[in-house]
Amino acid sequence: MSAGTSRFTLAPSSMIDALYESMRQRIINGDIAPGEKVTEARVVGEYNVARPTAKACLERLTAAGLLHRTAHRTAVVPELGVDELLDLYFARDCIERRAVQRLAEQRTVPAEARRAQEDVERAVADEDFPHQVEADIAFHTSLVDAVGSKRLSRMHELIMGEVHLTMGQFQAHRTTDPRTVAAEHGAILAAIEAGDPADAADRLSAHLRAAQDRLVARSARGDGAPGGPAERAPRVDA
Amino acid sequence: MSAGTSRFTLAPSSMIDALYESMRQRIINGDIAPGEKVTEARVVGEYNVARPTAKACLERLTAAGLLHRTAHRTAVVPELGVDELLDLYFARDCIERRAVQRLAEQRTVPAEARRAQEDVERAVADEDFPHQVEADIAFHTSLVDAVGSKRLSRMHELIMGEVHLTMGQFQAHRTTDPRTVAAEHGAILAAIEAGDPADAADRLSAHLRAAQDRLVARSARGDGAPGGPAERAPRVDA
DNA sequence: AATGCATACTTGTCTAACAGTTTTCCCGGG
DNA sequence: CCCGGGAAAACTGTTAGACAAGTATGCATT
Repeated sequence: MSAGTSRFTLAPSSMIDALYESMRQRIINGDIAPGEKVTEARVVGEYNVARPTAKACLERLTAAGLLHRTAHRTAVVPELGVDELLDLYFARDCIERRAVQRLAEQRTVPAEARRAQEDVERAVADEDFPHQVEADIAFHTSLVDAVGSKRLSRMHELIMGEVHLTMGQFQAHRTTDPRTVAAEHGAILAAIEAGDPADAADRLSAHLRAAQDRLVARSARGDGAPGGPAERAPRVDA
Repeated sequence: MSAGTSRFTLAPSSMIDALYESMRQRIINGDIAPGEKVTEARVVGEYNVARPTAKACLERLTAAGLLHRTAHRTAVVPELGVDELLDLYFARDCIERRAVQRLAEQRTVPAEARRAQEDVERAVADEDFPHQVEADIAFHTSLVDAVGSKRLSRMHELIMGEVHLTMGQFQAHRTTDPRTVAAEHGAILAAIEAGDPADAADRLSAHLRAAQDRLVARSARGDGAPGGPAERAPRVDA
């Protein structure tokens, strides 16, 4: 949410917030698989909340891109195809590229990003994959937030839900060399510190491009989400 | 089966959609003034709907930036200060600049933009200011939509509500020379058609910059939002 | 004058219910 | 055997009323 000015994060105060957070975790962790249907009644049954509450929760998840839903139809966890993935990373690059550019102009390296990068390296050393994903997201988010633009952060947040989703799906298949990621992060921070906007932007784009290519390759291998439009997965939800 | 993008827009099907649209119009037209409180009970009374419906409507308006709200407090129409305005246009430039850049790379001039520009010119000739604002928004939106990126369009939509708000507030004070706007639009389209991404991007940025400066100047004149806690001088940043 | 308390207003959530739409599935016909 | 029609089930959209909890405001007190 709006991490605005307060330095401390506390537990969600609202019931809907709590619901949203819990459901969000379950979706991005793959606990609720892509293609699986999520009815309002199901949420009501699982959490002992009223239907309007569940409805509001699903609406938020839909707004965050973590669920797809059309009128009168059941919400489903999206399976992102290759084209969707390219679109997602195009939008992501648009925001983050501008962010690091601006940071390099001001030569401000956010302390939060430094911390997040250390977290990434620690997670890599521990081979703690969930934590690594979490720290990676935190790194990129901190870069955008450091710009200080509420709107830029909001737009970024709008997208990172889906990014997290793809990485969560990716998490099970740890085919990446994590040290590469950490090194690229370091290079981006160095370029910002050097005050070279163009270099920082290009390094960030390259970093995102690499991540995108990994995801596309995995998808093309027929591993995760089906790319074809008319491909109906024989998925039976339990 | 071809559930692609429908070519025709029809009236909102859902009650909440209708409510949202109506309230949206009233806010951006200044019918509901900045700083004015909008309680759920008020919406219930004005439209004869149930409170949850009104609540959902206010939540959507809040998500679109057309209302500000914190927990347990009444929603209010935001009065955008100078710093908010700069932030808004920074984010807007980020999106639209990338959009026209991409369009120029592909040398695709969207027919919708052409139509919108003609609409602008017609509105200018008729001195129909509401229509002019509407057409201007449509022009910029069509540029972004023409890229074909769902996420880029969504991010843009997230911001244009507030942009519309500022223009709506601006609408009453018609101090702009509208022909300039139309000319700048034409130049952008020409650059796209010429296939010059850098030129198109720069022309768009200049166009937005001009609009931003007009709004800042008006706000500095003490015309617009006076409620700002720290009245700051129009700080120009590239 | 500043502080603390009580009241009114507003929001957050719940229960129950009905209407409309989509999906499912069974059944009859080709 | 496969296909189309139609009834039933499931799900969502919306409403009504109610209670609890939080915030803001005004009054009384120190």
